[in-house]
Amino acid sequence: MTVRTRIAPSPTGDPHVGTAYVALINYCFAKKNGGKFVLRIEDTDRARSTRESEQAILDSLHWLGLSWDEGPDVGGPHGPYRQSERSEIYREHVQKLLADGNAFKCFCTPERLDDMRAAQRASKLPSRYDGLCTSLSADEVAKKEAAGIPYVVRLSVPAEGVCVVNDLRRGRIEIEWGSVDMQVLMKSDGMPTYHLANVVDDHLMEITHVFRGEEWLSSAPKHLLLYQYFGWEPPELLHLPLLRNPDKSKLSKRKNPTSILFYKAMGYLPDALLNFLGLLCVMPPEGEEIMDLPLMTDRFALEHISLGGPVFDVTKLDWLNGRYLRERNDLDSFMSKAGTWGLETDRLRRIAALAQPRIERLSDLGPLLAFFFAGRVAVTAEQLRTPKLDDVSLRKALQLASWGFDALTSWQTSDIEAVLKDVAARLDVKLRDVTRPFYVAITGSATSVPLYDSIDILGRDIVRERLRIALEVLGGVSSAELKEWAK
RNA sequence: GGCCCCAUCGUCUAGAGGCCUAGGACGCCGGGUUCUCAACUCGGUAACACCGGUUCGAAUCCGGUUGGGGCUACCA
Repeated sequence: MTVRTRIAPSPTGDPHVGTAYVALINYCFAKKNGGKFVLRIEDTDRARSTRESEQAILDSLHWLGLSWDEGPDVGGPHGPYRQSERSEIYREHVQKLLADGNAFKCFCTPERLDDMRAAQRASKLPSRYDGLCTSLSADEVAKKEAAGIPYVVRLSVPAEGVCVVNDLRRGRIEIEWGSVDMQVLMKSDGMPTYHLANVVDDHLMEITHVFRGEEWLSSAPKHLLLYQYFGWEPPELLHLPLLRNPDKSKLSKRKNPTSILFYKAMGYLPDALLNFLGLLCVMPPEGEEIMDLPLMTDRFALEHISLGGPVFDVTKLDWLNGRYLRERNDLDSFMSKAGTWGLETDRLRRIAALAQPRIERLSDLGPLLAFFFAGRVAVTAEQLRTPKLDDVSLRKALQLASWGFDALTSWQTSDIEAVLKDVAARLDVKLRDVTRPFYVAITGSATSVPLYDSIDILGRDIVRERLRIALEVLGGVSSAELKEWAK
């Protein structure tokens, strides 16, 4: 049997470094064993999935040097590789589960479910669907359906006993069936949930080894149960540790840049970033930590995957990137990379157009435009403060703008302007009273070239990071504030 | 709260009962080199979370404690 692994990203946001880390491990294992590596898009969340995000993920993984044997962009014998295009397949499988009595229709309202969970938590019970709709007779179900009451399909779970999950590195893990939820398998919009789609697809795509994030460990029993219901052989499972922030919490963009696009915009080289991720899962040769993909593949061994969640240590990435910059490039290749990074003609042209009206000597260019060629800019709380806003409003403005920028589906000066106008409106102040700190946070100075264009040219990832730094300089945002402002 | 996972220098890690006086890398500190800085080079700093077992012998095995993390959605 040939080894087949997969990476199954969900196109609901920026391409995450964690996705690249999991992809790298799946890639190396497959290639080391002469197998195939598959990329599948898990876009069953219709509200959040976008084609832009999907494209960005594919592009980013390619940028890093990873490639796949089958996927939505390259095709393959087990397609389609986009779950939104496989609805009919899931529907059939749900019908089978229903027919075999391994799943049931549930008409409960979200309100009832909320109340139920609150009560369970209050009495220290595991949160789990209470099975109300399992007692519905066929007649009652038919009647509700005829009345057009929306329903979901849930997984039937044994009331007693334990489920044994065999993890390739962790060994035998026992989980009580009583603590496993009767998971929704098909949503009321007819789309499958991850749990169903992932099992059906892994089987149909003949995936032999599932290496995925540790966050999936507790739902493994549901997946195993589905394999059993369908009469399929489950794949080998291995749950990978999650990448961490320096404070050991799960790597999150609130605390750290997580987007591959950010690292690209900062001027990290793809080989260095991939090498860095490799250091977290492949043991390098004695005394030399520089590894390219073929070497990482060759040295890859399951036994060397550590189970402790590694901190994403940017300092070490910096060192590695520096080595790539100076050791793996001659001057010509270095210049070419620097040019591609920041001096590409169209970008330079836009920047020049902003500067031309504002300078008297060409030598004014350096100080005026330096922030376009920097990663972070140094700012102090004092520089950020503005007479028209108190500290709380100031932080709120930065936070709201950050959220607003993240929510934009297109990145044009007009969109950027709209976000800032909305921020001003929500703070009930004039636009010009709110923009000053943004000049400081983004360009490093209160007097600079136009803000919207600067934000546009710098790009979403650098801007997000500069706003995050500004917020941090101002003392950070409390979780209470986050909750309040999110309304 | 409940369930589950994890635990070696600040960080990434080597280590699968004696080879451990715990090794390497990043960082940090100091020396050398050098027109400055960086790079390079030499040296130093620093860890087996804790408590009990098992064993002639434990970083390695077992149990407990503590700590960290994840999950607990009609998100993945």
